[in-house]
Amino acid sequence: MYHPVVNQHMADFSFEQDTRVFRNRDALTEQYTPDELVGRDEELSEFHAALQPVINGENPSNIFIYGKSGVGKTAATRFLLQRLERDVADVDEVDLTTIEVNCDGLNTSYQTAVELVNRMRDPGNEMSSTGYPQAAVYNGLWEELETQGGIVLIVLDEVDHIDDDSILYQLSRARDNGVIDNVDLGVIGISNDLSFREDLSSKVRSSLCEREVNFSAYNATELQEVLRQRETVAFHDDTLEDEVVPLCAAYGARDSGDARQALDLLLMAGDLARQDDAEHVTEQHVRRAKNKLKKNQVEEGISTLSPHGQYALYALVVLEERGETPARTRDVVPVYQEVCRQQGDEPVSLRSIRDHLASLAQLGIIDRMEKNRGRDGGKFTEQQLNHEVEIVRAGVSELLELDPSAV
DNA sequence: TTTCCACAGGAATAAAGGGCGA
DNA sequence: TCGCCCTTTATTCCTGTGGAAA
Repeated sequence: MYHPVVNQHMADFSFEQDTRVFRNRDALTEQYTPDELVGRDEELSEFHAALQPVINGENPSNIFIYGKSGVGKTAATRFLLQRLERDVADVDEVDLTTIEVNCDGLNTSYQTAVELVNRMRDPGNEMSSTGYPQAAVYNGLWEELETQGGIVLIVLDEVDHIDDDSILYQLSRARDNGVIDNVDLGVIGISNDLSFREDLSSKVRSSLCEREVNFSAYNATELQEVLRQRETVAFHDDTLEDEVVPLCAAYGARDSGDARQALDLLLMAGDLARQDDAEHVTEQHVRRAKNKLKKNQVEEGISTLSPHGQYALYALVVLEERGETPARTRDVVPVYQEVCRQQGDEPVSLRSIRDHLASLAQLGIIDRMEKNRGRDGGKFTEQQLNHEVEIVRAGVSELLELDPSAV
C-alpha cells in the first residue's frame, strides 16, 4: 500500500554530505593532535628534557604531569610521544613501545593492570576483568612487558581515578623488585587532581614523581591563540563571526583556563550552525552551545549514579523546588526516604547517604557548604543544586520514572 | 581556654554478584 | 559445580573538626 505522507516523511531523513561550515571537524575533537602546541613552550621544554633519556637508550624516568583539566597535558604527551616515536625509528639500538591508558572508568589497580595486559595481548586472547587473584594479573603484566622488550613507556591518563596506588608502586618499582629484566619501563602519570600527588604514599611518590611537569592554566589570550589555530584547520575561511572565538575563550577562561571546554564549545557551536543551515557561526550559536553542553554534562553525570545516588539527587530537586535549599543532610534524608518508598526500594543508612551526597558534589551536580553554629548548633553541611533545577529534574526523571506529584 | 554540639567521614567488615580454573 | 578472588555497595563504630558559648 502506498502511503505518500510516510514516504514524504522518510525522504526528510536521507543523508547527504554536508561540507558547509567545517573543513575538518575532527580538528576540534580530543583525538586531534595539532602540529604545534600553542602557549605551552615552558611545559613542553621540561617534558622534552624528561623524555630525553629514551632516545639515548637509557632507562626512562618516571614522569608525573599535573595541572587542571583542559590545560594541554594529554595533548602535550601525545605530541611529544609522537615525535619521540618518529625520531626513535631512526635509531637502531632503541626499541620503543608506548601504551596509553585512560584511567577514567578504571577504579582500581586491578582493573588498570588487566587493561594494560589486554593492550599488549591480541584480540581474542584478552584477560577477563574479574576472577583472577591480583598476583596472577601482575604476573601476566610482567610477562607481557618482558615479551615487548626494549623500552616501554606507559601513560596513565587521569591516574587519580585509581582508588589505590598499588599499580603505581608495582610499575614504578618493577625493575628494582626484579620482576622484569628484559625491559626498561617508564611510567607517565597524568592527573587533574592537584592533591593527588600529596595523597600518594611516600614510597610511590618518590619513584613515580622522579620528574614532574606542572601545566599552568591558559589565560584568555592563550585560549584565543589555541582556538584561532584550530579554527584555520577546522572551519572554512570566514565562517566564524568575529566575536565567536573571543566568546568561547572567555567561557574557557572563566572555567579555570580550560581549552578542552572552549574547543568543545566551538565544536558544538559549529554543529548548531550546520544544523540551522547557516553560513556563519554566530555569537547566538555559542550561547546555545553553552547551554546544551551544560545540559549534556549534567545528564552524563547523573547517568553514572547508582540508584540511591539518583534518589538522593531527586530529594534535592524536590527541596530546591520547594525553596528549601540549601538543605542540611538531616533535612534531605526524610525526602530521600519518601523517594525510596515511591520507588519501592529500602532506604540506605545515613552514612551511605553522606557518601552519595559527597559523590554528587564531586561530579559537580550539587554544591556543598560547611556551616558551623558552634556550641549552639555544631558543625554540619548544607547542599543545593549546582545547575538549573529543570535540567537536573529532566535528567533524573528520565532514569527514575517518577511521579512528580507523589513527593 | 575549655567545653560542647552536630555532624562528616575514615576504618573495618559484610553481603551480593560475577568470572575463573580445576 | 565448587571454591577462590575480585568489585561494588552497604553497615556499624568511632574519631576528628571548628566555631560559639561558658
